[in-house]
Amino acid sequence: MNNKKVKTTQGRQKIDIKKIENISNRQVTFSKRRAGLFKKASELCILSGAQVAIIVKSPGRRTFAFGHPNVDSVIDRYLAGNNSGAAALQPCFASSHPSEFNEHYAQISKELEFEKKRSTMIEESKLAYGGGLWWDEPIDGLGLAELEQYAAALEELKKNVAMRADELMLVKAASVPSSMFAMNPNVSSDGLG
Amino acid sequence: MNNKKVKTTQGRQKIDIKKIENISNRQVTFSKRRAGLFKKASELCILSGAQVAIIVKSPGRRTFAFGHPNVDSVIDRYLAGNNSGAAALQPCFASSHPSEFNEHYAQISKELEFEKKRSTMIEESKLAYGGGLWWDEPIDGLGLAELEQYAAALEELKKNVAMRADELMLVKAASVPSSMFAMNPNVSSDGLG
DNA sequence: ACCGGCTATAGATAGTCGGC
DNA sequence: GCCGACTATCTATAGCCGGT
Repeated sequence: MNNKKVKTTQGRQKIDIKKIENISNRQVTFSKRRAGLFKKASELCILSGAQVAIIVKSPGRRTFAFGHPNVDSVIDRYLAGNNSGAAALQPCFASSHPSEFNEHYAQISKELEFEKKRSTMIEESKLAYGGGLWWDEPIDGLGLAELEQYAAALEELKKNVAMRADELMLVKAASVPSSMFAMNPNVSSDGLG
Repeated sequence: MNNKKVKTTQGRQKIDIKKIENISNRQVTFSKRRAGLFKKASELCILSGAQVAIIVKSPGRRTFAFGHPNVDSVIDRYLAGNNSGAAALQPCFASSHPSEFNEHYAQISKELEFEKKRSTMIEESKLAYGGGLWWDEPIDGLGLAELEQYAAALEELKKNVAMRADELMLVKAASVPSSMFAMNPNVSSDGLG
């Protein structure tokens, strides 16, 4: 059986990590990857016993959220500063019935899929609100993420010299406000297209 | 070639999605998967132009956060349910030369990636919940100096972006604390190494 | 001990096709 | 036309090893 191996499809192909210009394509990719992201998140929760909260805003106007115990609780903790209830943060299914969760997750996923259209995964919470959000605009100036990626690269370099930096950070550990330094959404019309 | 292809490793093996009992193993998996999750998130952001905020709590007591434009802004949106701060979210540095920078950055990023293979991950901010509210404290530009050192290091690698990197770090420094308390045991030679 | 790197495999997904 | 299913690949990562 080495002949008629007619490749009906090209299979997965490598793509550059940059904004997908094709609208439909972008929408599809968004859906698929959001699902994948949530799945990964759930696995992370279960495997490591960690807690995760994710908020995703589609290029449209819908917002999806995922949270291990609960989106709000994790976020709340984040904003509040914790310490209030480490105990309360006790995982639910992760420690009790992991497999159950897994199964449940799979099922939900299936059902949602069946229902499709606008459901998310586990703790999906859609907060659709209108309003000219910046990200609703033709975001071409993106790059923030890339910058962040670069920042991460910096972290590696940091190791070479950052010893003292760490110490310093330790000192200033209790600093940093929650200043919202947003990036520019649509600085230019053409971006790198 | 069908001879001794001595498998030096077993390669990736399938594991059940349930809590990993082995502590070390769990820790490692947590780190790896968290990184992967953040990476996926960043890709999702870039590809679909979506916005993502993620908060991860390790089984320990550390909290990591990732956010496309900014963790807080996304969360804030989530909680507020409206775009009251849209104006405030306006641009900062990128407005100067967005596309140009973007393009250039992309290239550099590529190179860097090729160089370093794959540094760390996106923007992982370690929010050490030492017990106090780090955000409550006033910010000081201290860490900045150290960050500039990273910039210098970067310059050696890619002086082309160093300037931007500096700006980025500025933003990053203001956005996230990066405080690593119990994170790095060997911060100094006389630490607790 | 922790981190980064390597290898081989499990898992995610880009592109395509069929059904609604 | 949109969505789910399928296929062929690409990517993430489990298990290990060596360096710091």
